[in-house]
Amino acid sequence: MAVIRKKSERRIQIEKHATKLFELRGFAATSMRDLATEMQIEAASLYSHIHSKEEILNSICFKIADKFFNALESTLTSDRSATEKLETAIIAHVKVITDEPSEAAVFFSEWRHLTEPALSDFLKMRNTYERSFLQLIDEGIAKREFDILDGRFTVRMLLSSINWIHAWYKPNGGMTSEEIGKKIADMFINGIKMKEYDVQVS
Amino acid sequence: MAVIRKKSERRIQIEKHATKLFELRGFAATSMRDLATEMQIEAASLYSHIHSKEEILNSICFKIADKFFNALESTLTSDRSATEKLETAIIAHVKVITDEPSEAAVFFSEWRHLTEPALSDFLKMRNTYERSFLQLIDEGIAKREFDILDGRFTVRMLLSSINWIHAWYKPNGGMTSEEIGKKIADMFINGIKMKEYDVQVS
DNA sequence: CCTACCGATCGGTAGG
DNA sequence: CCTACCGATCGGTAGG
Repeated sequence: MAVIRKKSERRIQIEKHATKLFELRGFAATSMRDLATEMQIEAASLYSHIHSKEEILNSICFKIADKFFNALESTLTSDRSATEKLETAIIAHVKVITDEPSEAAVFFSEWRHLTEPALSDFLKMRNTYERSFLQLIDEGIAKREFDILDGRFTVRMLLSSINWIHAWYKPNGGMTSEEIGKKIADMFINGIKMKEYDVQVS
Repeated sequence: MAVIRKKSERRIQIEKHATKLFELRGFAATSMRDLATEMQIEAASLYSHIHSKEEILNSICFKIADKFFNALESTLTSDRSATEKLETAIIAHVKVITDEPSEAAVFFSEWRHLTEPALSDFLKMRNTYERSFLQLIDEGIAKREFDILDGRFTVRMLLSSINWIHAWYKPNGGMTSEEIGKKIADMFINGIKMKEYDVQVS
């Protein structure tokens, strides 16, 4: 699915500037001339490094999708409790967003401008990813760590609250990525965990 | 701020179709010809009823902003506990979204295509609205109903998780608006409320 | 990486 | 509400 291809330095710069513009104005409202101006070259010159405007969006979206998968993978295989695994997964997910908030903004808001077959690939990946979180939560329900009935609903709430971080997160804003992840995980897990468990522990 | 002007039947239809297209493709990627085709008239004919493409976006965004304010207003003035007020406010907020998920989608995703002075007005309103929620949460902290330190962080998590409902909510999907609102409020308030309080009640 | 340029499409207007 | 049309801008190509 992911084509391995060495990216030139210039290509990386194009994606970096495009990420900022797509975040600011959106993919459709950003023209190749806007991007070229930002890079201080002519619009036609961009096409020495890329094939189309959409190819840039493609690269950005799948690059960050890979990051999410890599972040999640290491947390799923451990043999700790569902509560601990979920906490680790949340922290890892948050870190991907706070490390690159602009990329994350494009990923979450502009993916719908992908065209086939990239669009279907993207949706398939997103689905797989969300299902991993769902399995983590269902595991917690089965082990009686979490006191909830509807795992699907819960995972939607969780991911929604996390995935909007890019909109307000400011690096050097007083909270580290780790702190934000810990805080979200605490609040969220507190909201779903068994009360008897709660009382036993405290 | 809100100009009162009686809208013609045709104007209302234009906004309805525009809402659907803006939700589906985004404001920038929707052309007036797309909209005209959808309405089975010529693009030029639209301009008998509207002045510009952006005016449509304006109407949609401020119409739903009014709905949010009206929904919140009635809950703030009561003399119940902060917990109860917050629950009522969450349910009312969710209802605005589930009543018109397409409008909500445009409101949350396309507002950035507003231009001045509408953009500043919009951001001011959104800020005021979020501050009302913050005050509700701060009140709960002051009354020792909620066990959290950072109200600003908490309100962001709350609104993020709610405001993405439009992306997955299906009318006739098994859950009523009231049930969704109750569920979110439960999970969320459970996650922030005082533990001693929790134990006392149960 | 540039100059020069393409056909298509954009939001919008004139005039009926 | 339509026909006819505007200048501007779009993504992208040819050729160097």
